[in-house]
Amino acid sequence: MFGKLLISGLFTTTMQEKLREHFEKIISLTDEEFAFVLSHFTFRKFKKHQYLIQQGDPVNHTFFVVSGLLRLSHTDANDKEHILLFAMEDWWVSDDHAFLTGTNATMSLDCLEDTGVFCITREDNRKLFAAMPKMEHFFLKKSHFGYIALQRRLLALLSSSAAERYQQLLMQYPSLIQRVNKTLLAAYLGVSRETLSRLTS
Amino acid sequence: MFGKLLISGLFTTTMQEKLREHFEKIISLTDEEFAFVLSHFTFRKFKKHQYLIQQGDPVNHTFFVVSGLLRLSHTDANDKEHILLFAMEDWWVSDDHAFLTGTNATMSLDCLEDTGVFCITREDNRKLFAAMPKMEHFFLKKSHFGYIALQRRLLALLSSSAAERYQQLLMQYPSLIQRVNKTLLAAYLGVSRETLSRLTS
DNA sequence: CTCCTAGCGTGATGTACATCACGCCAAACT
DNA sequence: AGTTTGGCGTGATGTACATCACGCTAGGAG
Repeated sequence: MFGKLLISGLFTTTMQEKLREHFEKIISLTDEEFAFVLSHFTFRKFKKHQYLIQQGDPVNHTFFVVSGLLRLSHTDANDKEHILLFAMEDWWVSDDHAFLTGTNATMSLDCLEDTGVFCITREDNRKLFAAMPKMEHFFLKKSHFGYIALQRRLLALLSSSAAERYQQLLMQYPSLIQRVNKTLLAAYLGVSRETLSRLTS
Repeated sequence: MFGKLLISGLFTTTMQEKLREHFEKIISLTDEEFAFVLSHFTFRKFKKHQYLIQQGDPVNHTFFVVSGLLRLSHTDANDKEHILLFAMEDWWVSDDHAFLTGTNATMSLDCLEDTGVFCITREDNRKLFAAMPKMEHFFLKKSHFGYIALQRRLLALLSSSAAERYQQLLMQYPSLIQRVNKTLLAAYLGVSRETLSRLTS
């Protein structure tokens, strides 16, 4: 009993503080407001290899990553997997299109490491945004940054060779190279594993 | 004198109504609010081939397209041009990264047709958003849609052949094919003009 | 200890593109 | 009318990649 209290108490406190810090980078919240926000979320832990979203299924949640590493990917008709993004701490992620429109997922979201996320349902999300516009502001701001980052990536894909894109990735996310294997990096860069291997050796 | 009054009167009224309609698809505005919003913008007309943003220059405005067609593009180190997007009526466009951070443009924005835009400076934009959060909401919402669209394009670039991407483009923006020549379409699709020509013939 | 699998490198071959070069045509310019 | 220019198609050739096939190594599971 004591152990349970201690551990879960410590744990949620840390998680909550992290979440709040992330929010407060963009908006400010009173204690009451933060408690209200929190009441819309559930915290969940997922193990490496677990799926948060499966391609083809309905998408009822969007996720805020507290720790760990997720992969948002699409498997095409030829069974080739393409990685849209790696979602790390402080990322807000889902299959946005499916979540927004209520259609089925065209992407999968799964764990490359054990991962902790705050989850919110479409309905709670709607309620939260209606009650607290600044939370929607926070969310949209994040998405705006994502848009800018995505433009850069698109440009890289259009104008750079595989070797150049790899170099750019090294610069921008040096930590990624430690955390994910080269097969995944290749799927992100849009080249085959073999080609990436030849580039690096 | 009569002619001037008539023409310019008609013109701005039409433009303004268009602008307001676009806003009201996402937010609602009173007449007073709309007038206040308008006071932050200037309306400008540009001729085909004119530049609104030149790669390398500071970016002090963001633009709302009322009519016409713009191209947002990047010219790489090998003098090859890549098109990030064609901005049509109802699009909000700029070099977002440069506009947001105050750095110089890494992209150019120019007219493929005679074009009418509402312009807003960084400073007026800041003031407007501060005074009317729902305008920021409108803007960020637009950007969120843009983000979703961009994800789809990234996926197409990663997983589809040039021929497939051309077909998808035909589906999604049939009107574009009438309005822009094949050299530009090729630059958008990320293939050479010759390859695109072979695909279509 | 042995087997099995995941991760990685590497050779041989195939292919979807880019590049270069050219010619045709229609519209615009003088 | 003659010349120029922009848009487009097309052949020949080059190349950056994908694909297939294989072998090596290290860590985990029986």
